[in-house]
Amino acid sequence: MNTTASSPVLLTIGAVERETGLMKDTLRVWERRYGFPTPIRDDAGERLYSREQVDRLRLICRLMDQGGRPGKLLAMSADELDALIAADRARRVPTRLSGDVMAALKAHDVEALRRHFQAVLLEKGLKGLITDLIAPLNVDIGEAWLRGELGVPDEHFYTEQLQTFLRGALASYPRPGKPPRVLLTTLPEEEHGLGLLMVEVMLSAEGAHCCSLGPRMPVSDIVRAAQTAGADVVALSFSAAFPARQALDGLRTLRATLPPAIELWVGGAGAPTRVRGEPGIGLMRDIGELPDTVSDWRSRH
Amino acid sequence: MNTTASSPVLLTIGAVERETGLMKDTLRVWERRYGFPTPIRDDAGERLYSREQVDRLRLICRLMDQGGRPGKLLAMSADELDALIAADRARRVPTRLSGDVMAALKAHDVEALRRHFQAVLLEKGLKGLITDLIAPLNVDIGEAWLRGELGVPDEHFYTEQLQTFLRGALASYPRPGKPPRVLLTTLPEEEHGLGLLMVEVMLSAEGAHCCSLGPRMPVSDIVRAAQTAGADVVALSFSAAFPARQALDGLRTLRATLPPAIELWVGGAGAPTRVRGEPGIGLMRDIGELPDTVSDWRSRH
DNA sequence: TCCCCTTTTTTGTCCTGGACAAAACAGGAC
DNA sequence: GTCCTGTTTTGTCCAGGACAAAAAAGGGGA
Repeated sequence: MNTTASSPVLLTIGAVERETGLMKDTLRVWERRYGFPTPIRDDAGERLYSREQVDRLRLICRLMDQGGRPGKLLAMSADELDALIAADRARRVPTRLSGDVMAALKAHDVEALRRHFQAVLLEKGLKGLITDLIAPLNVDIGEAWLRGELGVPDEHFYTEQLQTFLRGALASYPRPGKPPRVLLTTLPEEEHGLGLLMVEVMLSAEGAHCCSLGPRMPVSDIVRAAQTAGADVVALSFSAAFPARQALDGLRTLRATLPPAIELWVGGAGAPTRVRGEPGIGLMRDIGELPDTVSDWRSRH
Repeated sequence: MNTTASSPVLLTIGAVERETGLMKDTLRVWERRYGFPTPIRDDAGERLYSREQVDRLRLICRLMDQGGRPGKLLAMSADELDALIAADRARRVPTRLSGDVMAALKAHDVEALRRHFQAVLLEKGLKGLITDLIAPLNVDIGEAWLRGELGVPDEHFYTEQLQTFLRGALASYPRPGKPPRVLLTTLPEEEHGLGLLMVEVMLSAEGAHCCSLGPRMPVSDIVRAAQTAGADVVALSFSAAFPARQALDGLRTLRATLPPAIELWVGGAGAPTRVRGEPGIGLMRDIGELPDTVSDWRSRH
């Protein structure tokens, strides 16, 4: 189960904001409009939310991520919500995660996971490891998480181990690489750095010169860093949760500010598909397209 | 300069919250009480903050981190603030950062930084690298950042490169290690993962079995993960910015929930010194104490 | 049928000004 | 020095109204 048990049984509105990611104003306006959640009050009249309600809020957030609308979801009874979650679970394809990986994740078995990566690495090489194992695995893990089969710690554990493995590979690469020089980062709203790391590994495997700034970089800083580092390309990664509108705005601002000679490459599940037409922005739907994009760049220069 | 230029010139209160970390309520109450900041309003009466004011807010936050109080700082003129910052800059020891490292950071020179790490690694070994170079370097970089000598991209770049180097070392370590089995993580409010990584490297160098969950882990999940992973020790890291009160509360809750047989080790600049007396919590003031702590544990088991 | 544009509905964020809890400070007693 | 206690400062919460932005629904064309 996923419920965050124990700890203080009653949470203040600030604590709920931190736990669920819903802003305080939103929680209050939901209570006013839809009659849920209905926290009790302490002596001073301040809201105190019960575990059950917070858990239910979490369910609602999960369903909203998949397109559900607050107006409907908040009017539902707990039973109806459970039914929806169950239906959603059934609708999804059963996990493709091999039993091995799943077991290793749940048991937090460092060694087993590492052996698995290593085996695939030896068989398919670094690029094959990423395109054939890691990328689909990430999708599977995301779905298993939505189904509630994996918990917070399992997912964090996976992220850590994968990061160590990929950075280990990166550290053993000969540097400096050949052109193009690529600057990697994400916009400030995007804190997921794993996609970026995968891109860095792919590019390094292509022999490109990579300079990663990690996630969460303001647009103006990206521009300055690209200039001081003498980058040929700026590569941005967007995870699925990224709001499309902000992505588009951020990209246009960046494109307008960045010297035209520097290319802008964009990828990830949350990359806005509309940029396809925009001049000077290259969109990658799949991380497997990276090698072609690099050789294309090289043939042009 | 450190100012985040370009981008929209006027920011909404939400944007300022994201940029400065000050809550919306706080910004409004400061305006009411101290008369600063004084945003202009748009047609709808919503606050719009200018770049200058946001920059000044950032200065104020910086001085508050060092013990300044809002009541004084917000009453000051821009000139007085600048004078304070300048005085503070002068009071600090001039940077001990060797010119090499500083130049490599500013130029985003991947190769130079890596060579530097590698040289120290060969000379002093992994543990020496961390205690003699990385730990003091982190302090220096933090101070250079406060003085405004390093920008956001420089610091991110350093973090990325260091992470790749350390994880590279980690990946090449023989596993599984010997006892104790250590579970590493941070509390949910702490998002800095670098200290944790340094600890993981030190422990691995001692031959211990490490299982890192990365940063931001809820207390209840820590407890469950420690049990399923069969951990002997849970190690937590706190960066300097961590609010002491929350740290103490979180630690006590965790200690109360965790089985008594599992030890709790705590370290980092933000680790609350008061836990010294608490039973079942081990405090490390310096990362160099780790090897001794491990051999102490081993002699007891 | 698909795509693009406009209108309506829904939903999230912002506003004011008052209140009060928690943290920081200051002053004393041991 | 360390502990306690009262005072000031400071951050967070409240209510209920307002409105901007996003999403859905409706309405032509191609």
